[in-house]
Amino acid sequence: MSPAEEAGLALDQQVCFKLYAASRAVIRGYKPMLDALGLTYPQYLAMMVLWEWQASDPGQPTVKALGQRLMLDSGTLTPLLKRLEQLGLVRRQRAVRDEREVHLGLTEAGLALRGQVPPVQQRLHCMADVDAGELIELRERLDRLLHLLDR
Amino acid sequence: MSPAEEAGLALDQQVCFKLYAASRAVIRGYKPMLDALGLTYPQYLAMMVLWEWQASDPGQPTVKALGQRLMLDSGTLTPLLKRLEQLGLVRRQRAVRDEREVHLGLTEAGLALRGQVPPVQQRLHCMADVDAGELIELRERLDRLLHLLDR
DNA sequence: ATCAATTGAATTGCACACAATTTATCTTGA
DNA sequence: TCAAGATAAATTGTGTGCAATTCAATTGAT
Repeated sequence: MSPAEEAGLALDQQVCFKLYAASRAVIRGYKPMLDALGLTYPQYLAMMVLWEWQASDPGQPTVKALGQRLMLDSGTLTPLLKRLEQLGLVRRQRAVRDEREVHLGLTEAGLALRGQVPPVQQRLHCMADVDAGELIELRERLDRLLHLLDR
Repeated sequence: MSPAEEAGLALDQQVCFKLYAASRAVIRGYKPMLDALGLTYPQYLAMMVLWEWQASDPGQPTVKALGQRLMLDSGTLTPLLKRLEQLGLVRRQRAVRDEREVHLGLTEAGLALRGQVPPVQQRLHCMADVDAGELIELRERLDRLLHLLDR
């Protein structure tokens, strides 16, 4: 490595570490709200997708579809979804047409939980302090990075 | 929640999810290099701190100091450091002066491993494709977000 | 039609993260 | 000085992430 690189942490390392640290910090920030809902952050993300799906798409998503959305595989999702099922929020059922697939649906309680999610201002308190333009910029930069990394 | 927010995922949710997804994507990107080194990403971060410490600071960092640097607690670090010790890369020793502290040092192999880390271009291949200015911008935005979240 | 290849979930095993508790040690103040 | 509080690691328990494997169901090429 060049001496210039090795003087300290190189730029890529700094960005990667800060990404990792910021991701965990955000999840910590959501914790109080999520505790009130009785969900973990990944479980909350799964519920978000199911709430959205309910509203827009016809039919129910499969584990695979959810996995593509969240970029998580069945090794992570299967136990997570079983916990949501245990909580009485989600229904998992094998498709009749193709018995390899498992379709995901919301129970009454799962649907009702959506109403318990507080408005943005109370979700990640400090996010409200961040300028909206700044957030949009950050989102776009993350998008470009994600796009590059997915190859 | 307002209808405008609920039309889709609100901005904060998008940013938080993308942060979470990008962090995991970056770690995936590092995987081939880390497999060659025989390290996981968090283990690599710990080694980076120890390599840097060696070069700049006098004395050895404690588990606490490492934890503050990486924003990780002993519940995560103790088993991770024991694995690095098993690999023969790190030495853990109770301080004589204060027996509550555990000081961390590098073994010969631990020091030598630094030479095995490939240059930036081969670390996260696609990072080289990203404009340096873009990376600096991203780092600064993550810094500001981290600063806001740490309160 | 059939069998090899593919696919979707589930399972297994390992390594984080982190809250909560425990243990040992140190510090401090009456 | 010595008991109360603070501190540093370790431990315990739960829930991810993800690679690798397994298993059942489906598809496709001959």
